[in-house]
Amino acid sequence: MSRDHVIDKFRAFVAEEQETLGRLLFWAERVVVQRTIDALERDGGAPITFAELQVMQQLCLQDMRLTALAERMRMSKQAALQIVDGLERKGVVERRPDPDDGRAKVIGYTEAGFRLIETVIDATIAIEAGIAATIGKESLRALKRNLQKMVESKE
Amino acid sequence: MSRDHVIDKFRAFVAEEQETLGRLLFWAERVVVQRTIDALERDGGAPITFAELQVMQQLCLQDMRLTALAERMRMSKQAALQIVDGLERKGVVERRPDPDDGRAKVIGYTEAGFRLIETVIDATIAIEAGIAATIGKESLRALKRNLQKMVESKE
DNA sequence: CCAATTTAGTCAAGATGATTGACTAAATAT
DNA sequence: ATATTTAGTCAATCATCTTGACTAAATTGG
Repeated sequence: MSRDHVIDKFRAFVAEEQETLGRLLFWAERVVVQRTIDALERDGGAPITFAELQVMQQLCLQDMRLTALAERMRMSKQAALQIVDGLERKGVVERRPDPDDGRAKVIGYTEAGFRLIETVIDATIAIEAGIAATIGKESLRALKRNLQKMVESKE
Repeated sequence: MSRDHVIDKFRAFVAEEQETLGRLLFWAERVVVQRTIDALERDGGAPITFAELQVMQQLCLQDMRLTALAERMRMSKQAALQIVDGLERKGVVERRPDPDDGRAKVIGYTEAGFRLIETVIDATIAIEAGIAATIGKESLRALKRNLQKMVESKE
């Protein structure tokens, strides 16, 4: 196939959005996460990074062992360790010995961290409400449902 | 508000998906981009990274100056430079002097790079077709449209 | 019960992707 | 003609994640 032909095919493909799906997903994520980080900064305190925020949101649901956290985040234990170390240095989380297993520790919020996570939760809810206002409540629900399907599909 | 109350609020919020929107967007992007990378690896040749793939897709549309590329990618010139350097080392792109401006160079595909981008384009089209088959053609169109709106909205 | 294996957490080194700051040379503006 | 802006680059650094190696506790199988 000729060079111009292939390019034309791609041009026609991205004509509507001028962006590939991958790039759109990347930027949409940045928008959502950055707004949450901004909310935390308005609140003052040590700056929280992208990765730390994701971990904080997972820990919202319950205190967790490092291994469980890594699994939920779909990353290596070592990666999760580094993020938890950072959050501990900032006084957001602490490790407590696990009464059921001498090797294990449970990661949970400090009091200061809990005040922070309240902000995160409120911001997360407000941001999704803002998006719902822009694209429609039902559209957001469909968006999340379809993203979930994309993530789960093997091929 | 009590600790349990805040957590309950968040639990109710993420009840449907068990994932925040940010996390869903992150994983959906990984799925889409990884599939494209896989297609390139099946084709053989030097491994292409995530960032390099994104740049290649931008360059699909036309040869470009570094500054224009960085703008389109919404990253610093320096970041774009490093990616282009990598692609040049792999023989995918080359810099040609810009006839209109002695300072500038135009970044474009080599012949080998052009063969690679054909694979990328075909894979990109096939992957989105696969997603359309999973969630529905109209749903995918709506998804992209809504992501675009999210990215463009200031608040 | 004890040796072998698995598991939880950790340390170290390195790849990747992005940033900011400083600089050169060419183009543009006053 | 000089001053400023712009295109590209180099260097240093930060953030995130990976793999490999290791320790100590728990579990398993003879």
